[in-house]
Amino acid sequence: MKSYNNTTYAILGILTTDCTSGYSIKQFMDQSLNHFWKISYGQIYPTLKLLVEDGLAEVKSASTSGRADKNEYFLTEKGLATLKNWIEQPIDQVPAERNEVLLKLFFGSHQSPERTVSLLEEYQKTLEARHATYEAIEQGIRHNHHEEQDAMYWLFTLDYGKRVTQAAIGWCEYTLKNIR
Amino acid sequence: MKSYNNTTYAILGILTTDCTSGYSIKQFMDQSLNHFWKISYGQIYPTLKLLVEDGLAEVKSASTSGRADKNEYFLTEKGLATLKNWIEQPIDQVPAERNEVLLKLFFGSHQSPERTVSLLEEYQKTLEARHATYEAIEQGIRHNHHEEQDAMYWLFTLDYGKRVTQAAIGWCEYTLKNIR
DNA sequence: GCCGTCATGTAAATAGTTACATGATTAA
DNA sequence: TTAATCATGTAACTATTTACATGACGGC
Repeated sequence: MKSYNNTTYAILGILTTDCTSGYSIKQFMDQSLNHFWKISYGQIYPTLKLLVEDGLAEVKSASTSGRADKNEYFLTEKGLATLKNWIEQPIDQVPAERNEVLLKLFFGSHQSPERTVSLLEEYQKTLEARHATYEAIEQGIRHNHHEEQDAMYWLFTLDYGKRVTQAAIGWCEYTLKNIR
Repeated sequence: MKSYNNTTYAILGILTTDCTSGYSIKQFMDQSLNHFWKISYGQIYPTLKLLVEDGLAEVKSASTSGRADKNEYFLTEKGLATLKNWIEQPIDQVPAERNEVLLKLFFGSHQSPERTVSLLEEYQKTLEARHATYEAIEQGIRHNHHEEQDAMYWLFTLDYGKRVTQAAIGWCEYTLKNIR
């Protein structure tokens, strides 16, 4: 079985929900997977094309009524099988996240402690905003998708985001105390 | 002032320590920044070349004694100024980390709960190993670099890694309880 | 008439990994 | 003598973002 990159599998997965167009895939991503997977149109459209070429999806152009040129994509059996196969493969390696804040902090001895304090304060604010976003997304899922079986899994991923973000906020507070 | 990518600044920063060759930069990275910044030789050598071209570093070829072809790089004043300038710039945006485990979990309804349990158990093991690695690196810094002023900052970044990893392990335990 | 949203797509640039190629030294 | 480590570097490939180009619809 041919293998694809994770971004392709993410799109394949989203096509199992009721998102069918490139545009709505992007919207769905921004709303629900935003905290651990982002994607640009520059990748979505070429990937959809590839999925059709490889028989993993079929496209129906709904250019008739009203708005022109809306392409709707539907998973084929082969597409669903490819998705399921990928999900069941063990993770080969968990890549380390890149963190610019830590990179700057690592070389913190080359700037004043005041600057380092600012760096961490800003980061903490960003993390607090992120945490709030996760809670908003969580509420959105609870209200709009509570009947779907997928929802439980979506909430698990959000819980991850919240816990990890909270830990990072705690680290900011502790580290600030040490520098000040 | 010309701007570079973060990987270039990371190399610039490492050149302020006593790492002077491409090879030792890679080693240092793998030992100390591994948890938030990774880099391959395919980027190190071309970047070092660029630094010299732009006058941020100078190279001395020590091809005389013994081992041939060892290039040693030293930051220029311009290089140090460029590094300091970058450190002091605020972070424009904190990119979300990509997480393949969460991506698979997100689509977990397409596989059996047993498979999902395996996914999380494996992930937890990986995280526990990672946590242990961080503690080992921490001990290494405390023993080998305790006199350096940099060491405090290095330890801060490790503390971050440990806290966030610990939060992720807690999430694994909690989520496994919910699925089982 | 203009702005926001819906909607699709490409080209160029940037970033990064992997595989390959080379060869010396050192310790078992 | 053979494997590990030291050491540098390039080419090809893959991944991803950003900027650009286009245009219709609906509400104000």
